[in-house]
Amino acid sequence: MTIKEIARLAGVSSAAVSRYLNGGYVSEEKKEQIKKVIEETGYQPSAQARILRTKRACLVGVVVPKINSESISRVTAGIEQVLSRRGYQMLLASTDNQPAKEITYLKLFENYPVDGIVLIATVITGEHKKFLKESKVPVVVVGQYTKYANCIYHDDYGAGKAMGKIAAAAAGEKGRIAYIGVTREDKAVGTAREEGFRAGLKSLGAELEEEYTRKSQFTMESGYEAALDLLEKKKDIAVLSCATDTIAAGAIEAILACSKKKIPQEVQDSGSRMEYVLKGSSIKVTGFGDNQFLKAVTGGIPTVHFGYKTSGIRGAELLLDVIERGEKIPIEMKLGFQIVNEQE
Amino acid sequence: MTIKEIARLAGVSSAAVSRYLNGGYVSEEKKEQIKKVIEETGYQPSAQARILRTKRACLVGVVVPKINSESISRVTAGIEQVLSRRGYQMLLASTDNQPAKEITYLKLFENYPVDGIVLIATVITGEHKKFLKESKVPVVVVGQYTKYANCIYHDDYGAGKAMGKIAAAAAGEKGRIAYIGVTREDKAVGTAREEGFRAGLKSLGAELEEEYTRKSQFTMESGYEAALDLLEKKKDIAVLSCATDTIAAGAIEAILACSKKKIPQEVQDSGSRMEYVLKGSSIKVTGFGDNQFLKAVTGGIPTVHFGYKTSGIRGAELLLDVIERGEKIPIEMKLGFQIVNEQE
DNA sequence: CTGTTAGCGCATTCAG
DNA sequence: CTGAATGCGCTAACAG
Repeated sequence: MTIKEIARLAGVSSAAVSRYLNGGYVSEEKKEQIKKVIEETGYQPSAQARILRTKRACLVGVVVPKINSESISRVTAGIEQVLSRRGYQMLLASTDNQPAKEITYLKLFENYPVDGIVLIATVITGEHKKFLKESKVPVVVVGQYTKYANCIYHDDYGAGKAMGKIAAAAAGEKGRIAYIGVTREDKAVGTAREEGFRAGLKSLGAELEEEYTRKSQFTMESGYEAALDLLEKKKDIAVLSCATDTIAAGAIEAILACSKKKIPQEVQDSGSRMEYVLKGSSIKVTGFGDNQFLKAVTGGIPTVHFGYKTSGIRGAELLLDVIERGEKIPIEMKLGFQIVNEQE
Repeated sequence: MTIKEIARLAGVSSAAVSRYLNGGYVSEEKKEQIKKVIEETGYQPSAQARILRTKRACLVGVVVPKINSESISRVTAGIEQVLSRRGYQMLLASTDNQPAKEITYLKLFENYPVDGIVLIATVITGEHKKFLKESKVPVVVVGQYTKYANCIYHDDYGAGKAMGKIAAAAAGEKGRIAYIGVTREDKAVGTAREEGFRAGLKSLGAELEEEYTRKSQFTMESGYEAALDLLEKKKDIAVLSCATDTIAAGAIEAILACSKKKIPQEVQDSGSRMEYVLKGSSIKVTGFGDNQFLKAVTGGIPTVHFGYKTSGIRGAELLLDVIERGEKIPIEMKLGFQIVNEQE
């Protein structure tokens, strides 16, 4: 079913149908005829062809590292909120944490095409920079700093520092501080959080020793492995800080597993939340991201609330400003954070 | 940058470039020239225009009710796995649990267009049926039974029945059985699981009383509310079964909250896992979906493992069979389940 | 207000 | 093997 056939059936020109569809000048009687035919045939115009002509899809593509993540879903919720208010739709592409796939999907979106792209970034490689510089469609980067595109990122260093202080205070003389981080190629989650964390410790005279650190993937399973290894080798850990709440969940699982194995498990109440007890001395687990699921079932570990939804909202607004108003001035936006579930 | 410009720069016709790109006859020397120009310019053909011509995008659209869900991400992981193996890419559209938005995105995909659509379904309305009947592109429905499209669904009734038996056995004489379900408009999660659950109870001589049931949304927050209401009104609950693990997480949160409020909280170890203790009598929480996150931090509640990844795999295979081989015979596929974390 | 016309960028005839 | 010509379905001038 094409616009031509509709035109023929309605006894008008295809241009008239097009105008009818797009709100141009059409006389009442022709409107009637066209309407009738369209209803009868169930005709739907080809977005395809329209976009080819108009270069405007009212569509934004979002590239995300993974689908099953609270933080990412909060960002996309923010994006979706402003997009739908302004008549755009959102398409998602998930890369399963493979930076190479990010490029593939960025290119797909570029010439599919969509009007703009939001990249929820992890690692920014040379390929990424190249794309950002040359992209035909506007891109905004969320979650990482970059000078090659409009970007919105979080104060990961500051959050790390604040968490470092909490860890140092909590550890006191009770035991050592351990840290499970992620690849330093991820500047925000890998580098900034850890550097900040170390700075925070230092400011209170504490320190992170290398044997008390591990690297993890962005999964619970990987966090579990890392924590298990740590717990087996180091028996004097008082605080186990993790670079994400997901990793922290894995760490909690490991602590539960250890205590089950080695001594009767006791998961005991300590005021408002649980602490995971191992070898008679409790280990405090901390995270980043303020995962609500984790909070619900554990009562909440000390963690950092970033304005993920806000970054989605701001990101989409920035993007639409470029798309619709051709805004040219590059913008970098840094969002703050809040410590939550800090205990005594 | 268009194919024409490339042709001009390389001193050949646009047809030659097209053939070069798509593996047709081109002499070696022309190949060289074209290759050179394309590399220099960084030319990328417009997927847009190509699809308009060929009607083939090598793209599959997946409509999902929400992004932040373990079960859904497992389905999409399965889909992605077979798609990428067969040279397709996947685009996602999330509807935030609004069936109306499903229709919008289905139509978007239909005439964007993609080669096929996977609908991870919740509620199948009249609009849905209409779309399925009339869609220009093949659709497979995952997660719900329908006669209007190829579908892959799970044995929700059987799973519910099995869980009903577990609940009845666990409750014994200790207390009553409560159930938090979802809208019955969702035939699989709402109707089938609950009906099955009741059947399971009945088979062991137990029963679910109406005052011991609640309806919840598909969120933790809603599960929390429902459970709280239940716990406040009914003091003799021994087993609290929930239609999803997410709701169960909310229920656990509610139990923690209650115990905190009313009596000193004790979250105590009972063999391999925790039970949430309220008013001196423990309440066993059960779910559906085998959420790994929940398992990690709680040790695991009795729940049902559905083959979500498998349904994604099968769904994608079915879809590609239709797309590539024009497979016409309608298929309905029912997948089994496994009870996990059943205790003693 | 309306129809005719000319492309959007590409792939595919069909002569050469 | 190659290029000129045609049209995918639609919209944007343009001349009525």
